[in-house]
Amino acid sequence: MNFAQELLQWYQQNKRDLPWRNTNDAYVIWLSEVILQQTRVDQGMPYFYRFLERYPNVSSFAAADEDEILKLWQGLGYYSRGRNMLKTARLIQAQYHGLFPTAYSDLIKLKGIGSYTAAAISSFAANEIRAVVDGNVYRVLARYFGIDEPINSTKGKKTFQSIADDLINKKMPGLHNQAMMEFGAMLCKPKNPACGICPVRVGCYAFKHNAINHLPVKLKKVNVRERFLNYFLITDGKTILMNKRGDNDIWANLYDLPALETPSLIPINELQSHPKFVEYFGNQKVGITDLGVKKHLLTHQSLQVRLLKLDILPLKLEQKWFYTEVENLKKLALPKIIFIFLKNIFNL
DNA sequence: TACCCGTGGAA
DNA sequence: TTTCCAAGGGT
Repeated sequence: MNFAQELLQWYQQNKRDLPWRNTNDAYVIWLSEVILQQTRVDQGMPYFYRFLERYPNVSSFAAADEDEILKLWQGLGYYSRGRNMLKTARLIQAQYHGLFPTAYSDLIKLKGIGSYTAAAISSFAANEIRAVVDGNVYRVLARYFGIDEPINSTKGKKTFQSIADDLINKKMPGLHNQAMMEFGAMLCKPKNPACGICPVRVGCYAFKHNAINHLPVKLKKVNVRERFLNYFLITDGKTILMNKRGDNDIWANLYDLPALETPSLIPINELQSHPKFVEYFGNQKVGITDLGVKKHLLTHQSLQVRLLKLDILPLKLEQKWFYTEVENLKKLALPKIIFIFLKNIFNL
């Protein structure tokens, strides 16, 4: 047996029973694939069930509003996935009469569906011959064939896609794709791969040359920006002042608290003389309780988030600020760090 | 093209 | 504590 045949056999004997593998419904597959983008199966699984129960088909998804989708997406991260899914669901409802397309050429045009997801849906739902290349496939191919081109360079991506295209099983493209990914996820893992029980280690370049830890090659890490956010908790216990975030920063269109960002973590008395603080609160005597600083890490940013309880109302509100019932908080999509703060305060 | 977008598990 | 990175895509 050749490489691909070995992996297919391994897959059929060792695959996990995952819920999105028991269907040909392109909508259900789309749901699972987008949820799983850059997300571990264990983390995405509960969201998959929640979304499928709430929106059993693309028509019901298309009928939702953005706040609903984002709320259900809360805690999963990369929130543009949820917003793009809504755009795509509405387009499918309008232009495809609610019938989810399965052709790669149609799928690739949709928001939130790139080359990986289009290949996954078309091969799983319709057995179209399209090779998926995700993080697992990059790793498996780089190690087995000894390819040291960076997986995040344009040239590297082309190379790996080309190899994956050559390998695909034209009679069982869907199964083949599943096998490649499952093999990477379960056996040819990033760290401590199970080479001892690997069915293809004899032909594996990395195993033979002791290069498991050097492949795949990835170009430079992102530099992480440090940010300091001072959040203002302004509440009487029944109502609270909230902020709706814009779409040009992290947590687009989610809700948080009124905030003042500073270049560094400054003392609270300095914060009180900040021009913006004065603009909001004027010369009022402001009682401030420091509820603490928490660190919150994102892929590209390291946030230090300070929560300050103010015992006074602002004289001026930014456009995106609004008062709402504390009871209404459970309907708003909140960034994880804000959710933790408010959960501890209000027992949400 | 380079950079942006969350969260959490594992080592 | 730090680092990596996970069924990637948009701009």
